[in-house]
Amino acid sequence: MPELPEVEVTRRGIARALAGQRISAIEVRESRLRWPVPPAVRGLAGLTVRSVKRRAKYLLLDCGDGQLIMHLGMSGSLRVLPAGTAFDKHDHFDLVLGERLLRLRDPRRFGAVLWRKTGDAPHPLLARLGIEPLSRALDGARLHALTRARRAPIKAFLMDSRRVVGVGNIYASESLYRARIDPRTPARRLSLARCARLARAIKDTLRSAIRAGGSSLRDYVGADGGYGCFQLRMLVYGREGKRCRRCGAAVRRIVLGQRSTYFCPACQR
DNA sequence: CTCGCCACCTGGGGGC
DNA sequence: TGCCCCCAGGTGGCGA
Repeated sequence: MPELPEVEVTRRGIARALAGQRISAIEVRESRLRWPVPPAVRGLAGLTVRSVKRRAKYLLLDCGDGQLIMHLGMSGSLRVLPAGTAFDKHDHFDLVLGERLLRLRDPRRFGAVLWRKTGDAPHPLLARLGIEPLSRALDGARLHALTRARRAPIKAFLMDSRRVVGVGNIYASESLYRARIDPRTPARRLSLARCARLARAIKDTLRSAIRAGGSSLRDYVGADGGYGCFQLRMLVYGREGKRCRRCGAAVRRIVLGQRSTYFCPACQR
């Protein structure tokens, strides 16, 4: 599920339940995630979760002595449930906080649970990340500067987390559609004006996705209710062969970097 | 460096 | 029902 909006909505949903709570126990039922869950994680009982932050698609639980780093991969989800709730086959990890627990479910196990001790160097996975798309740092000028000398298609550029973080496969297509830019365009060919349009489109796309998810926040923190209550209507993603909502031309699907890419050949140049 | 491709894993859906 | 193939929202690591 998770691109940046889903991770951010999850962050907001779990933050209220976690902040200030003492970790009473840790359950690691399956440590074979993308990387093995480090042994230190099993010894976190007694620490207090001070805050829940986000960097790119990583969730960062600040615990004083260090930071619990979680990534949802392709299929991960986090839920706050009453302590003692029965677990399912893919419920790999629980952080128990008194009466409640934070549970990681991840069928494909591309997600991760990591630990960085306070004072250690930044975790290598987070050390080289690019700019946050919703921050002021991302604007037309910055995007223009970053894309100079980049021959890769603009869609591949957007999905490269060393440049810009958080824009995944769906929202890359959606953002380029909003900006009316062909996803195959070599990044360095984009003018400053088009970069400005793209920066705006990325922010609009991500913000509206967060808003759409925010309306279902209650479901994340409640005892049940499904993950993925995002009501946002996709503008192009998954609409191969259907009419472009703007001009009526048939939406095309191509493969770029082994990922499905959708665009309107008439609107996007 | 950059770029394109592969791999990691499980499950769902369509076709036969 | 069952099987087989394709597809899936991420991303580190490889060789060219």
